[in-house]
Amino acid sequence: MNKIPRISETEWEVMKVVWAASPCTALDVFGSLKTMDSSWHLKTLKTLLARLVQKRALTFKKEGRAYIYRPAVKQTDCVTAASETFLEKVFGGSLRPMIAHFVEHRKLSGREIAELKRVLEEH
Amino acid sequence: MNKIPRISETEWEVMKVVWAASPCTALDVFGSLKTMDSSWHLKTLKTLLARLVQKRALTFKKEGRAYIYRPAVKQTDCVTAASETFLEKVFGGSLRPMIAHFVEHRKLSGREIAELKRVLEEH
DNA sequence: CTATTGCGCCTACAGATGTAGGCTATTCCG
DNA sequence: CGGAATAGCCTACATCTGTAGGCGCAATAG
Repeated sequence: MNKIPRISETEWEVMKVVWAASPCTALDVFGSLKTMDSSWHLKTLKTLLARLVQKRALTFKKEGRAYIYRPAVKQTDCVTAASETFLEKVFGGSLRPMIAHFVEHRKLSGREIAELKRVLEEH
Repeated sequence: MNKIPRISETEWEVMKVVWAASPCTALDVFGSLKTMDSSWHLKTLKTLLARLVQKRALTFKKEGRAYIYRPAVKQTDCVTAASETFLEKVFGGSLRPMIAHFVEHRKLSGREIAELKRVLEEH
């Protein structure tokens, strides 16, 4: 039914903004992106928006001259899809090795460890 | 110094086999891949091996007619690189939301939860 | 009403990726 | 020794990605 399209690296940047600010125009998105990374070029963003509409990750509504964009897929679903893909690719699909890796390679403070344990507990 | 090349989805499959079975020939790798997924075509694998050599993820030594391949980059380093990229792309670089997501979306058994907590403790 | 500005649409183009086929040299079977 | 099998090398080609430029229409400024 609700197939999640493949969203590329750069497209994720765009999607994150739209998820956070929807409904929004190309210019709105551009503003957000630009403040995070001034090297963004409006033309590039327009292309990405168009591609995201094509792959049905976004919808739009013509509002006078401009388009108002909205996500067509939920962020949670995309996060889940991307996570599964990553987990499968790098860790053969097993969660434990992944957690172990992150814990080991990102020298966490005791504070963070505690916080993560709390997350586990809360589940 | 030790720059990690960008390894694609399919290339990861190949690298995992080489990491596990190195040193090995194209046919060795092919055997492993084929048992996991019979749709692999030898020609495709050869292309991927060549590309991995080109991007300096693998090295080889001519042994008579065939090549003996070995990893040129450590699996740990590639895992770390891929993980950072993923974490940055999907979770804005923060570990906690990621763990939270995985815990929430992969209905873990109490057993697994306990195991993960142990991983955290062991750190 | 006319000229400018801005919008989305279409086009471009190089590099990465997935998936292979063809070619030439070398090796092994008989 | 001669032909078949095999190895890697080069080529192919459709997509996807990243990064834009140009065009024509529409809205807005004067």
